[in-house]
Amino acid sequence: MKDSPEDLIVNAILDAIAEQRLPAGTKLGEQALSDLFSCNRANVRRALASLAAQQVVELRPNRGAFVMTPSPKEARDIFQARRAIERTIARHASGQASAGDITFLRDNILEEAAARQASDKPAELRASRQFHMRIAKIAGNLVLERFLSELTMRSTLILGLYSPTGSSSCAEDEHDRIVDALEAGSTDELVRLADEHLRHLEAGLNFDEPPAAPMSLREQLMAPGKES
Amino acid sequence: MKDSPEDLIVNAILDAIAEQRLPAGTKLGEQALSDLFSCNRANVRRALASLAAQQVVELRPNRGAFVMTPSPKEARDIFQARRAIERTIARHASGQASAGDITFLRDNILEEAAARQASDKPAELRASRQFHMRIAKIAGNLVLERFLSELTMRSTLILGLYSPTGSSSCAEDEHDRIVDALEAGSTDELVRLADEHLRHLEAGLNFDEPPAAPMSLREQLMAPGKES
DNA sequence: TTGTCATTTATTGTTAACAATATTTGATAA
DNA sequence: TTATCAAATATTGTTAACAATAAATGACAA
Repeated sequence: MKDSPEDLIVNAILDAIAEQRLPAGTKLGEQALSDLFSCNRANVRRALASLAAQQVVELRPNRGAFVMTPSPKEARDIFQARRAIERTIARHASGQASAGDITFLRDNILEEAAARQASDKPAELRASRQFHMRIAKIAGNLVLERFLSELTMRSTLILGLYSPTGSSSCAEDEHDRIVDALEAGSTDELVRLADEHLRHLEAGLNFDEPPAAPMSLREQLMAPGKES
Repeated sequence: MKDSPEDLIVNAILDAIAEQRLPAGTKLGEQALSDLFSCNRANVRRALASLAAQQVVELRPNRGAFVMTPSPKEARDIFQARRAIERTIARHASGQASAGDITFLRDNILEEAAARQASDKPAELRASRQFHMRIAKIAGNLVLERFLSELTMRSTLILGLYSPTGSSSCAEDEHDRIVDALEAGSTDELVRLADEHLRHLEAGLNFDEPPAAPMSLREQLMAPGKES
């Protein structure tokens, strides 16, 4: 049941992106990764190819792999697609939630609120993502679940780039009302809430500012505006 | 502007699957591919990793890569997801088609009919796929376009497995009416037609028969029930 | 024949070395 | 300083050899 080194790398990078520890544009050097996971470069290469196929990593020939930097146009497409998919998921999840699902979701809301109080952004993002993914699981369609997984990942990158305030995460009372509708089995209401929720998230974006500076390990470590 | 060997391999395999020249379960040996494309195995490996990330190829550790064989449950999920996405695409494409788009689609319908007359299954499948993908392009969302591309690919595999008659492809008059609605800009009608169209396709599947025998080059070449 | 097992063969997985290409560094000149 | 360019360094891309694993073959016994 143990994972291949390739899966290990893929999941580690996906997790890091989902929690905004890896910002858009970060270079993913092959040596660095093979050192970190103590495996050979061939495995790293395959992992990066997988991530590139999921549009989470950009592969520039002879330059290396970088965490994808979504353009404003891509951001629009991603949120549009996400609304379509989460609406469908909502429709299929409605009335299908078990008691365990509901308690999980309610606990998750508390967990996210606590993380926000503690200013623990990674934990907050992780909780928020889990919320959406759990509902996808309730809907019971593995294809939609995988699509949503990719889209939430890329949404996180977008929020990191274009969300000026820390307004990145979801409004909690919206999550609350979604669970209410889910539990009550009021399908139309649930779909409406899901759509609205994502529109609010998208409305918080600001594409006027430049897409923020690119990233490299060096730049992150050096104090801004100072040379050695 | 030339493609890397990896992209070449990926596209060749995707095309072959889309035209049902590569049936589900076919083994994709590394040596065979590296010989065919005259490149080293490392490139083949990366290509297969990409295809696996797109769920078009199954990677069995120490056994090799095989064209994915969708289960009945996966088939249901795929068509459900496809309906959700094509409905969304229809809604966004409605009224957005240029004159060139319309002529392309009408020509495409003729092309598909001609291929069907000539019993040229690959050409028929290619045309049918182009039809759906062109409408996706009109909708203008690259994410939805990519999702649909993956789903049409997997749909073709499903049709190859579970479509008893040659009823695999789409009814042509349905395509006709879709173009009419698209041109007229009658959004609700278009969405309804798209949904119906996919339901008809799915209704033609038969999951009672066994998923058909697996495949290997040997079995394909030997006459059934004969040994050397 | 038919089934089982050891041997052989083929295929996948891993590693290291080398080549090709960017990037950085430092020197030189304006 | 600032710009330009060449050398040095680091990184990606490619290849081949080897190890580990699975599949195929064939011998042997029932």
